Amino acid sequence: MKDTPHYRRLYELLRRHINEEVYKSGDLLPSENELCAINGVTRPTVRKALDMLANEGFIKKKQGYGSVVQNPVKGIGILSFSGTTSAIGKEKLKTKVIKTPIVMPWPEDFPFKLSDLEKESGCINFERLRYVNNIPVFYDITFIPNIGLPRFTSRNMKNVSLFDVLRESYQIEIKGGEQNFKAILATIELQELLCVNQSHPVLKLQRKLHTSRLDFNIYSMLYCNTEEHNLFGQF
Amino acid sequence: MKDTPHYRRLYELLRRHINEEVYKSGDLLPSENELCAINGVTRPTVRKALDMLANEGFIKKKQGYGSVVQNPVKGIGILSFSGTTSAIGKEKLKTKVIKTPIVMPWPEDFPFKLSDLEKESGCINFERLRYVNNIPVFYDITFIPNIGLPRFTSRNMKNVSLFDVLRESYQIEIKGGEQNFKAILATIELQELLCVNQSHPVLKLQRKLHTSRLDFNIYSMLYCNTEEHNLFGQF
DNA sequence: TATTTCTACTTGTAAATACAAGTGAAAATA
DNA sequence: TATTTTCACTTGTATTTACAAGTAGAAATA
Repeated sequence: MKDTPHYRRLYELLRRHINEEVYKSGDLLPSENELCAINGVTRPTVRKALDMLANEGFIKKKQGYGSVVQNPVKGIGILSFSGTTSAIGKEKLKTKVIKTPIVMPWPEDFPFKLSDLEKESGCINFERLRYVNNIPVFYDITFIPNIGLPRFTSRNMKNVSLFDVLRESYQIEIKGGEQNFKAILATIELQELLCVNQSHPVLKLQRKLHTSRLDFNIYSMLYCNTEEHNLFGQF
Repeated sequence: MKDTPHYRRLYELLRRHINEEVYKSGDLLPSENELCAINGVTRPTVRKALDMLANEGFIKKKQGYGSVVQNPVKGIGILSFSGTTSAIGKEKLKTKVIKTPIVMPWPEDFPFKLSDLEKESGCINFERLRYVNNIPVFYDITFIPNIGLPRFTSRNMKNVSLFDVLRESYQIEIKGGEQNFKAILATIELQELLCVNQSHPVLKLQRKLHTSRLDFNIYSMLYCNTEEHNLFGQF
């Protein structure tokens, strides 16, 4: 952690403070010069952190006035840039790890085209079942390339957002993606996992998420019981 | 134009060059120092321009290597069709107008919250059924506010993109939106329209699209038979 | 020949400095 | 009192300098 750059540590700090409502919507952040003094860095460094926050909509800067905290972009859904965890709210969401992260070769019938680097690096695969109010709702199979992720397989993926882990521990950010949707009938495996009967419709979602790293995409197959909860997305 | 900052002019220049394929996907941009020399600015200025491009996905930077141009940026969140086997061209897509555009009050049980202006203006409603290879796959119920759309109800919505019409004839552009997804079993009405039996899963999609006009959102309810064709989106 | 080391390049981080431009409130002025 | 000016503050732009870290290929070495 000691080698993460100053601007990034400040970014994470301020972002956390905004999320925890240390700074509430409409508040002014400390001025750039104050942030310099508080954190012992120079203005270009502070500005880089603030620029990142502004880019992601956490603050709006106003020349001559200051940096205004924005109302939380809540409900940034599954379909856009954040994980299931932030889509629903951490309190109601529980996670059961069906398959812990392991390194393995990519599946033969993988539905997305992989780059050469991704292909030869193999992947890390894990599977999680998400509960909302103790009812299983999402079944989530995730594949990420096994590239520069030290100690990832020993991480506990329970009740954490994959995206938060990647951003905070590995400086990997989601930049975009592609996804396709299908309505299917629950397979036998899905019937057991999601506790539904055989004629139950299930939403199947395949996603490829592009990141800030070249040749590093996150792939996931998501199966969702939309009886009680919709999949929601903003863009 | 003379008072636009250097970094922004460089950003626009490079962005234009990427769009015009002066630099193609996979190409390396000139190095930062070269861009400095070419444009008579310093490295922080160049880096600011490159950071903007990277943030928007036009390039990806790689330390020690260079800035790699990425595939052209895709439409934001707008869903389109893609066949499971082959892509769908415009030729194969046909449209049948089930209900021509009419002015009416908003439905009582409308699933989205409307602004006061939208509510008091009423809406224009029409319904279309989309065919791929002469098979119905997509049933589309659209609501738009009846605000500043002269002669819209006399338009023929067959085989035209609603978005193209709004942009070209009324200067209305899509800026973002929200959508939610559900997998359902086909209702009797849907069974007839989409030619499926009663235990057939259907993808239900409710969308609100924000436009460049204040208080002007496009609402649509889509029902899709995803047996042969997935719903596909990029962001 | 195969391997290792070096080297010249690339982007990444960070500081110190300077001035421009916008904001809001206090102070000076009519 | 009402208006204008000033002033202290904010963020915006830009340069200069320095070194760190990653990459790829050439050169040296085994």
